Amino acid sequence: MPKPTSITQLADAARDLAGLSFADLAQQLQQPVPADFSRHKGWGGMLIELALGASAGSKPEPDFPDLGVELKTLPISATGQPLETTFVCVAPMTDACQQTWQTSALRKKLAHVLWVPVLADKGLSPAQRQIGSPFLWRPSAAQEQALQQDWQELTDLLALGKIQQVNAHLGEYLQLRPKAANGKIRTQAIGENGQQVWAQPKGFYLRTCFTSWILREQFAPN
DNA sequence: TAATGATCATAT
DNA sequence: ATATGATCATTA
Repeated sequence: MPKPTSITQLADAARDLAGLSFADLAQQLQQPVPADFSRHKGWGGMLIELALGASAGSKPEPDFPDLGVELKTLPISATGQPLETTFVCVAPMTDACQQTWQTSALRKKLAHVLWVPVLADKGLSPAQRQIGSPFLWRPSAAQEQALQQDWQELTDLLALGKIQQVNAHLGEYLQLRPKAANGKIRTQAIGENGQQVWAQPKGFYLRTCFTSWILREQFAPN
């Protein structure tokens, strides 16, 4: 489909995907379906992007630049629990000290998200994965505060040259994990005395407890 | 068995 | 090299 020109048009198009299997959608779009994800980890996300007319490529922009909306698929179990963490963006390794929450890439990325839940229980092949009910989301005040707190803690460590102390155990809702082609990749980072050092690239990921919070608010508000 | 650390494909 | 799209696979 062509680029959606309004939020409403995007939401309508997304809603029409609900209930389709990846096999269904791939057939409609004349796309080949991989037998497994081992060498096609981003295939599902790309398929949804294609279906909704998201901008192609790897530009550091929202998927729908004109609408300011980011697209994220979310693998869930039959009971609606997220099955994986959600990658958001790479971490600022060399200019963490110049970052603020208000100007951060993470806040910008999560300001407006079209979540597309996908039933992805183990045993389901890519073809068998089934698209759930997509929904538009903006972080609530409580959610933004939770993200900000973790982001500040993690970004402070990077800014203060404590990258060697950084691991995925830190952060309640947000964590930093490796984000690279392999474990040998190194990028410039800030060392203990403010000097340049080489370190493994990291990315910000949403823990499943955070995406579970989003799903709860969306589907079981109290 | 959930979570962490590692990895795969493609585009720029 | 670094951004995009994520899931894999080993650990705890």
